[in-house]
Amino acid sequence: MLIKAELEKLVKKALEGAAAKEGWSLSKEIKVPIERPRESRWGDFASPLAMQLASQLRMPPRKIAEAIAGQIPDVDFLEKITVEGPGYLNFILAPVWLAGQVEEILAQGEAYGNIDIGRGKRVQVEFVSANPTGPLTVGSGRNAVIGDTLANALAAAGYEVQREYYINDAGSQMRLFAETLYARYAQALGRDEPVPEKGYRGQYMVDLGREIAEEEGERFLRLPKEEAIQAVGEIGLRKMLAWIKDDLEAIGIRYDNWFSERSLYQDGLFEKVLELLRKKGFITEKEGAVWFASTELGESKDNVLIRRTGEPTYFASDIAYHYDKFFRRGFDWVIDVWGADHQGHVPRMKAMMKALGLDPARLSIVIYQLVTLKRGGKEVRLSKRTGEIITLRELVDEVGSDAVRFFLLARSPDSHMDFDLDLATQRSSENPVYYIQYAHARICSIFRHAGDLDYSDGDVQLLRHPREMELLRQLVRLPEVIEIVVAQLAPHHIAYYAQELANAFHLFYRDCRVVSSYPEDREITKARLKLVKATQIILAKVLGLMGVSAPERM
RNA sequence: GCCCCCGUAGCUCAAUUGGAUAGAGCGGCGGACUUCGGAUCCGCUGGUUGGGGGUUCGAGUCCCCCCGGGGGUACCA
Repeated sequence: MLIKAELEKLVKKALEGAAAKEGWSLSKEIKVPIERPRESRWGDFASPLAMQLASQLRMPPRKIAEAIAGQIPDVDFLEKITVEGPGYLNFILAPVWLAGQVEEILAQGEAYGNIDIGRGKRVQVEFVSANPTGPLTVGSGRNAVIGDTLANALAAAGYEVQREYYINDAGSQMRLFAETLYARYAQALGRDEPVPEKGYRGQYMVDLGREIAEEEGERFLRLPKEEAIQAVGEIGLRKMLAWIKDDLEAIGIRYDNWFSERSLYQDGLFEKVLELLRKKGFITEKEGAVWFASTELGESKDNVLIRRTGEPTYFASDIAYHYDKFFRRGFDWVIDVWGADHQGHVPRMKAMMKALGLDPARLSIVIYQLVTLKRGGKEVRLSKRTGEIITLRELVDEVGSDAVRFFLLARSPDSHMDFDLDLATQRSSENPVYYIQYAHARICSIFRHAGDLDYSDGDVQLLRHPREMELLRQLVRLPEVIEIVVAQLAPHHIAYYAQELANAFHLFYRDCRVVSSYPEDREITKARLKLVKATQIILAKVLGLMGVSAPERM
């Protein structure tokens, strides 16, 4: 249950009641703000509504707050409502209700915390979609973790989610990749074949060329060069995709669909969408190229769709691709996760939505800032083409999937991220992820210690210790956390919540003996075992949302 | 030049999108429990939120100017 939403409804009704009673004339549609106060002495929830209304009603905010508070009916989850400070309404959760949530969690299991703001709407999260021309970088890893965690949160919020990887298997970068690879293949067979001017310089291309030479022999050298480049490129593409897939699986990411850019051309969709735009009058031709007339939609400039050479731009592919997402596959909402180096592409995409007659709000683009790698206190520059790469795989091999996922997740997408390789690889035990996992392992240990003690008839209403209450307050926050992650498309909130939950548990553990051997403690032992079980369920769920394992032992 | 993101404790970052006395982790210093895991816990240390104006009951958050970092500004992706 989303208490916040319940409170919003309650306060709104109370406001209407107070307005009727006091004769206030309110402007229509007042949004009732409900927030989490900074300090616990201000209760569990608060609303600054009265302060917002003060000037409009020309009344002291405290008076308004009191009038509203007087109209709020008794509900099971609230202990009391107070008016504090300049005119805040403060809400305090009822201990009976909080303790009762333990039974709720035990009954619902890992479904606890799920909400239904999605109402089964179909949403697609497209993420990573790195060019299959090289291994995934740490930056791709950030993309992967943001996308996958968002997808998990959306599913928990009641959306039907599809994860998709868009394969850029057409276009100029692919061409360059094939040419480079052909050169490396030929070189591996002793030919003097130069790598293209702007080709991919990494060692991995040398290795890949040699691998193909070993597997395929000299047969491609006997083909006309153009055909050979095609053929070697195809093999390379397959190998590269397998490699990418493998690297993503190493951090627990699997896709529902891999979508080929090339398929947009093969089945004629590209032509069809271009024709559609032409009919709608969004196509102009000038300087030998075909343009998308985005200036007509408020854009600062037009964008090329088909170059003078006849080759489509990737923007053109993207239009057809998104047409496919919305019209052919019928997604209600599409979320694309892109690095900051693609931010300039966003306004074009929004213009495209309008041109296709779609509400731009149905396309969300999450832009995350780039990752700066540091080693020995100085920056490591990355480039696939020049070849100096710190791959995602190298990092995962050194520090493990759990730590990598948590570290890449625990920052707002808007935040530039410094990744200190020395810190990550040498001092990984300082990573807060272990703190969270430790809480889970510790719980498992408690149950091992409790053995087969039957606590099923434990009375959760015995739970009233301050540490127990604090833990309960954290447990019931989960639905709100899921909501905010989806509302803001900001999955880092899960990481913070996980730490706070683990902290509440560790404090409880220190101050409250769970399994006691004294006979007089029998009932509280059973009640606490229920609380601990509930905590285990929520911890495991939250770790699962982050794609981090929940170990029984560490 | 123009557009986007950022600037918060020694370091890495939060701050419920305008709310109450700006919080965590790490580092540093000092402590804790003779039964459930010390990868834990507690305390201390630490701030003119880059600077300056403004908007209002109220600003880290919004507006303007300046400083600094990153990204974009291609018939690359």
